Amino acid sequence: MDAVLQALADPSRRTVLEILRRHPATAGELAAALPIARPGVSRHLRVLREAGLVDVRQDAQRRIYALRPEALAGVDQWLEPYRALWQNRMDALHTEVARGKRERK
Amino acid sequence: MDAVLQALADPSRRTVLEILRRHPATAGELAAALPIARPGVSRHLRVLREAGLVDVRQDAQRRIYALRPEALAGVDQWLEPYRALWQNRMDALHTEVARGKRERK
DNA sequence: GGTCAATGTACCCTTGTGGTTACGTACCCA
DNA sequence: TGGGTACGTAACCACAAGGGTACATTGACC
Repeated sequence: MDAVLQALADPSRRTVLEILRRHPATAGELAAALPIARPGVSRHLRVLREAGLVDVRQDAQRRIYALRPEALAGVDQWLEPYRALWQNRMDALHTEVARGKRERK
Repeated sequence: MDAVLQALADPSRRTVLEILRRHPATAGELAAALPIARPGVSRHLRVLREAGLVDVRQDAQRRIYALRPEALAGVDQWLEPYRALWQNRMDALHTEVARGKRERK
């Protein structure tokens, strides 16, 4: 999952995911939506592909990229133990007026 | 939240968070747990601090770092729309034998 | 005040990353 | 088969990132 977090660090790559979340797209379409030239996008797509975040399907000369959302499940899982913590804090914040601190460690 | 995802890209920094998830720690303790020298850790800690992921409290010469899990809520939120997607896929996978494809787009 | 302990910062160096232009390649169509 | 289209890859370049060593700083303690 290291590769996924690494891939997510770049804003351009996040934009690509954002687009693919709506619908699959060709490399050209993605490149048109980004402020960088096509070869750069191509390399971003390679990173995303190697991280398992996207899938490619070839249709004649076109390469159609599609999101593979399952790849993000690893991040979600990594986040899990932290989620418990910040939610506890939120709870504490919200209920702290009404009740005393029950289960504070 | 960009800064957070950026910060999460580095494995050393993730290790720091992992440690702080258990208990607060001094810079020295964190450095001892990592394969890099103290100044390097110090810089990682600065990145984490600037991303809002950790808090520092000074105790004499020691700097005690503590996790700020709320900073990760942004990542969780970013993940949200994707979560729906991969969970649908899971559902589809699991129920696809029993039922037909109900709400496939 | 002098010294030790804990830590951050400055500086340097090497590597990684992201961008560009130029080129190679595969496929359709005439 | 020749040409246009849609890509990826190679080569190159600039800069950011991360590591190390040396030094500055701050607080405790004598």
